[in-house]
Amino acid sequence: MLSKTCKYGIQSLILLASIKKSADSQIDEYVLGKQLASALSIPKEYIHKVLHNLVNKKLVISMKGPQGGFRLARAPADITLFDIVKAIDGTAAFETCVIRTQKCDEDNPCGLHHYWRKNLTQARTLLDQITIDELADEVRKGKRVLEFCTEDFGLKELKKQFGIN
Amino acid sequence: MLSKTCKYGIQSLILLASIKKSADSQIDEYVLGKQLASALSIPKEYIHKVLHNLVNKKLVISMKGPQGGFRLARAPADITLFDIVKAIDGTAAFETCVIRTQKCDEDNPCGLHHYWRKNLTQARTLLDQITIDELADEVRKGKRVLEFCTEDFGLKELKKQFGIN
DNA sequence: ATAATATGAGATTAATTTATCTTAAAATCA
DNA sequence: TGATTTTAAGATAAATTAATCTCATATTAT
Repeated sequence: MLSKTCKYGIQSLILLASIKKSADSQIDEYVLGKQLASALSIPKEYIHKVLHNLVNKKLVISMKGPQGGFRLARAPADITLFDIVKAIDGTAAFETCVIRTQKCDEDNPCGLHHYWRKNLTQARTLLDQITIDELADEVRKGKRVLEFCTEDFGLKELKKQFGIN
Repeated sequence: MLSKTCKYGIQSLILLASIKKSADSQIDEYVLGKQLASALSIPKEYIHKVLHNLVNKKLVISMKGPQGGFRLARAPADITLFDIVKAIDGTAAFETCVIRTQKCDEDNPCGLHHYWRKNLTQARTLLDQITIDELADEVRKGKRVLEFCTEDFGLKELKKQFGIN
């Protein structure tokens, strides 16, 4: 349903949120793209591209040079999963019926348009309700939200560096 | 959520079902791959590949030579959309959480596993309940189920040839 | 048998998505 | 200012998916 690129974006923002010192601070430390990449097992060059896109979409702020890197542009509680999806994949997947390759015309819908729309709406609503702060919270609790990023691999190091826990 | 290939497969079987003379006849006429392709606006060579796959999966029967072509292997009421999905795409998409690129471990699930699983199960259940007969019925009623295949384009011709209506 | 009609199968090409590489530009710090 | 660090940008490559092409094989009909 979502592209790999989009999942990379989501995981990156959750990780950024989970190593934030305080939930609402605006002046937060920047995290290196290469650190995010290594902790999440995402190709370094690729995560740069994804994050850069999110910078343009105003979800992330970047800073060049020493002490530079990436940080969230808004409070984690104010960024929903669907915000990220919109920025990366767009909404087409949430407007297309299962048996069609293109959007249904509401006036001339496909045979299971009404069923499927319910499903799509539900998915969309869920993604629009979950904030990355909630997921970051689960990461902090030690839950394995980010598939390849565990306490033992990458996360502990990052937390230490940023003085978390 | 489904590959284009899979949607092609679904649309082909719905069209096959909608030009069946009787719902339960076993000895039905074969329809040419090229007719299906043209009516559905699917590349001819490609639909062949898709249908051939469905022949191997026992959902379709093919016959070479004059009077040959493709026909359903079972009654349309006995083929669900999920049967086709299983045959073409497999079930991976219905077992993978939104924020993950790989299957969640039930013992160590991601932060929104339980929500998302509900959604996936619902989608799967729906696809497993809808038979291609139901959708073929809508086609017969003149509804535009098959996105590019309308009465004016392809369908009328096919119906005529097979003595439907 | 032979010719014509269809699918079968495998190789090839094209398009899209994902990943990598290289160089440029900006920021920091000495 | 100059060296270093880090993202920006664009080109290139690899992988995956979708589409095309060619020839083989099976079936029917004459």
